[in-house]
Order: sequence, then structure tokens, then C-alpha cells
Amino acid sequence: MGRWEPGASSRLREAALALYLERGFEQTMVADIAERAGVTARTFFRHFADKREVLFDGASELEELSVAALDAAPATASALDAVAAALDAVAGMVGGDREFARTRQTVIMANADLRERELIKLASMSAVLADRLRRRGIDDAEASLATETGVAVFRVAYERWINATEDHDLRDVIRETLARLRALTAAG
Amino acid sequence: MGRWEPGASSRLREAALALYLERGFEQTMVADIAERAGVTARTFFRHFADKREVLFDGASELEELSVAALDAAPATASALDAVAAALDAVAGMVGGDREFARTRQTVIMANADLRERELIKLASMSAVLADRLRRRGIDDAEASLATETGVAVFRVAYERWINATEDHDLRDVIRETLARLRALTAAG
DNA sequence: GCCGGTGATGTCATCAGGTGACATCACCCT
DNA sequence: AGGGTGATGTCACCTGATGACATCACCGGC
Repeated sequence: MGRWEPGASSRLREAALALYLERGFEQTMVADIAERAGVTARTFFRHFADKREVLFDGASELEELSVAALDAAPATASALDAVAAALDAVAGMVGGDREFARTRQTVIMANADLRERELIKLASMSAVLADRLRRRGIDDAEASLATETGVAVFRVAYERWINATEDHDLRDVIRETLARLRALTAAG
Repeated sequence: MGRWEPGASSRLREAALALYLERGFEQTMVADIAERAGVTARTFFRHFADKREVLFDGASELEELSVAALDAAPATASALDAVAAALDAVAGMVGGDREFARTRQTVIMANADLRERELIKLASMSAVLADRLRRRGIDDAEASLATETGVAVFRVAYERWINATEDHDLRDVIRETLARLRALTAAG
């Protein structure tokens, strides 16, 4: 398209991840990332809304994927089962490369701003999924409760999956965690 | 203490809330807040770590309160019941002034940065509570799952409470929501 | 009653994140 | 060949945030 090396986005993404990992998020300046990617700082902000977004720009695809999976769930499925289907789809996409997930998580967990961003992405997904549940005729509060709970399950499962010594399938960990939740709530 | 009017913190807090409500968070500059409070911008940052924190600085007290409530729960209580006790304590503190909660929520929901901060405060509380559960001998994953789920319940209940036409007791709404969660997970 | 310590504040300088406006240049299409 | 298009560079600027240092009222001891 332009006179420059193509793939500025990917180069910026890689440069940012590498630098965030090497010296930490705060210690990395946008100018550094841009320089390593061979562009100017202004160009960085044309590709990513802010310094954090470079680690989260896959979230919208993930959101679409999860919505599709939820919509594909049978109409007879319970609210929680529909959410489980969505989580399964997300896990299929995120659970492929555990090594990558681990380093990404290392970077994110090392910085509060990045943790905040991670949380709001999940919250956004929860909101979108809840909206789809409502369109299925599910009660307002019940829809929110189902997706918020589902996201809680995902969060716990994801962390377990990342920190486990053995390499399980993320989808299995999610299923186990969901079963555990059922036991937990039944016990009371 | 000083030669100036005392209570700079509260004045800054009030000024900030008022301005965030009047013209929005982003449109409000720290200099404006400081001016309305009769101090300089530099002083604002001595009282609050950043522009958002002025709306969340009660969180640490809330965290301590919740921990105390959880620790006070009987040793025989289930993980979820202990978390419920903590939520009950939190609700007792934030559930007092619904009008204030509503305006505060209006400000927060109008801005993504503020929503992020809100999320991480709850996540932090979840992490702290999970740690206390672990000290009770509760399994690692189970502890996280219980507190994350509890926070999910709180979030949904809080929103319902704020948007309800009638003025219920937040603690009751939480109890109802928790009961609903049990039904939801049992149904699957 | 004076006197130095203390703590909150003011002042100044500076940096980093982020944005708008405009110029530039390769590529494509006609 | 020439104009349109889109990505980039360049420049100016604002705002959030922080460090260093000065200042001044209050407090306790002498």
C-alpha cells in the first residue's frame, strides 16, 4: 500500500511485547517501540489506541467468536450451558499456544494498568454475551449473572491452565472448573 | 498541621465528583479540580495517586472490612458462605446512601478508564479474600473460584440495587442473587 | 517567649502519553 | 500522464504525572 515496509502493525506488536517483557511495561516508551519497528511514535498511535491496547487487540475477534458460539447453542440449552459453549470457543482460540499465553500473562500481571485492561476486556465480553442471552428471552439479571459467573470460571481456569505443570487442554480445565463451581454452590 | 484550610482531601474529592458529573471525567482537568478545592494541581497528586483514584480511595477500608467479616465467619462455614459474609459486610457499608451510589455510578459508567479502575478494585478484593480462604485450608482453585463468583454476584446485585425503582436493602438483593446463582448452577 | 523540627503546601522544571493538522510520497486506477 | 488514495512523517500542543527544592504555620522543648 505504501512506500514503506508492510506489516507495521505486526512489527509494532512484536516489538512492544518484546520490550515489555525485557524491561517492563512502564519502562518501555512508545518511541522505543516505534523505533524498533521502524516507524514513528505517531504511527504507533494510528495502529493502537494506546500503549496497552497493543496486547489486547485480538479481543474483538474473540468477542465475535464467543457470540457466534453462544448463538449456535441450542435453544433448549440453559443459560449457563450457552455461556459454557461460548467459553469453549474462546478456549479453543486462546488455548492453542500455552507458551505464548504464559509470556503474555507474565507481562500483564507485572503491571496494574495492563491488569485493568485485561479485566475490562473480559467484562466487555460478559456484557455482550449477556445481551445475547437476553435476546433469547432470558431474564435480565439472570443473563448478567450467567455471563459474569462464566467469566469468573474462565478466569480461574485460565490461571490454572497457565500455571499447571502439565499441559492440559484449556477446554477441559474450564469444564472441570465449572463442575467445581456446581459443587461449590450446591454445598451451601 | 498547616497554615491552610484543613480538609484538602475531602474538598478535592467533592470538587472532583462534582466536576466529573457536570462535564465528564475526560473534560475535567486536574487543574480545575485543584482550583475549585483551593489548592494547586501538585497538591492533588499528593492526596490521590491519579485522577481516577479520587473516586476509589475508600476501597482499602472496604477491603479490610470484608477481610474482617470473612475471618469472623465460623470455621464450619462453606467457602461460599464465608464469602457471602464478606459481601454482606461490604453491602452494609456501601449500601447506605443509594442516591450517592447512583451518582457515583453514573460518573464511573460514563468513562472506560473509570470502569477499569472499578473492576480492578473488585478484583483486588477478590484476590485478598481468596488468600484468606486459603489460610483456612481451602484448596487454591476453590478459593479463587469462590471469591470470583462472589464478586460476580456482588456486581450483578449492586447494579440491580442501583437501578431498581424501589429502595431495597442491598444485602437482601445480594442474598436473592446468590440464591439465583444456586438455582442457575443446579439447573444445568 | 524564643527556636528548631515537622509536615503540608507552593513553585518550577521536566517527561511521557496522546491528539490534531498538514505535508509527503508510493501505489493504483483511469 | 495525472489524479485519487492511504499510510506515514513532521510539527505543535495539551494534559497527566513526578522529582527537587523552597516556604511557612504549627508544635514541642528549652
